[in-house]
Amino acid sequence: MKTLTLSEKELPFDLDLTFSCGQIFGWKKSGNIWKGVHNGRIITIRQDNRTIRYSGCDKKVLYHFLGLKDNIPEIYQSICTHIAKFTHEKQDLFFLERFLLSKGIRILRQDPWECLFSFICSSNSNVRTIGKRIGLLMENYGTCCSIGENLFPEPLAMGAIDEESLRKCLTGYRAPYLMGTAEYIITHPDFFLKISSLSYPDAKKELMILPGVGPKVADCVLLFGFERMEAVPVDIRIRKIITAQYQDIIPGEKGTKTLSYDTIADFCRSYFGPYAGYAQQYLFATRDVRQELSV
DNA sequence: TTCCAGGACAGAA
DNA sequence: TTCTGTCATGGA
Repeated sequence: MKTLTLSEKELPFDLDLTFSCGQIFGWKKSGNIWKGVHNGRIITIRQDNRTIRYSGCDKKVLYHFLGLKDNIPEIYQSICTHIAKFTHEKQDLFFLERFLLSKGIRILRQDPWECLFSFICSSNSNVRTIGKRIGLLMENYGTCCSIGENLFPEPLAMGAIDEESLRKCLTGYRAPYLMGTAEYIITHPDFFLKISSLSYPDAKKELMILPGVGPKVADCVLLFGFERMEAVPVDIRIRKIITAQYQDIIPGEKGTKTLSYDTIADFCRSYFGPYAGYAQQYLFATRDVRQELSV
């Protein structure tokens, strides 16, 4: 295995938190080693404090994938500055607590197709089931890499599967979404290049053309696959947190019965600033962490 | 057994 | 534009 030693500016970094916080699926942990697919390669990674040991890719690829160029203290400072501007108060203790529990998380830079495929599979499921579903799809339809090791199914492979077979991999009603999206990607080979070139709102609109991609999945793909840190995926957990903790300070929304998706996402962007995607991930992750810590 | 989960979608109001 | 019912299924 190759070695990468994290410098001071690359801290904090927590491999376990980063891979178990619901932003990536299909990666498995055995002992201290995480193994999974990134950009068409099987990669293994382990962390011992500041030392990252890895195989399957070069340092540049790993560094980019793990988001190690992100300066977390600066990102936190940016978020705090925006919170202070919004509230005219020194600190948001609720957010500070969440940040302290999950500050080792990095927003990964996933391959766009692998990320899109994963989040179409994610709808209305829990993290464990999503992982199982993606594992089955990889096992049955992924490109064989070596004995017992498969990559993600390519769009061409997905397009060739009949719906009934696809449904057997726990995809349920998502099967036609996967097939339709694969078909679109096959017939529009420059699709991801186009997404990269568009502004956040236009990229989101374009992604939502795809079957099985609504506002939530589009935001996940933009955040985890296209480095759009202003993307704020609003799932049931984020909705509950924002409603319980922040609804009263959202202009015009005090007492509103149900906050719309855009109201929540737009609030997060104006409250947390350009790194709202990171802030969202700190909020999303901490419930599980707190349970593990029995807090 | 019931409820919940990193939702999308079509049709109705 | 917003609301509602439906889809499918493993896990708690």
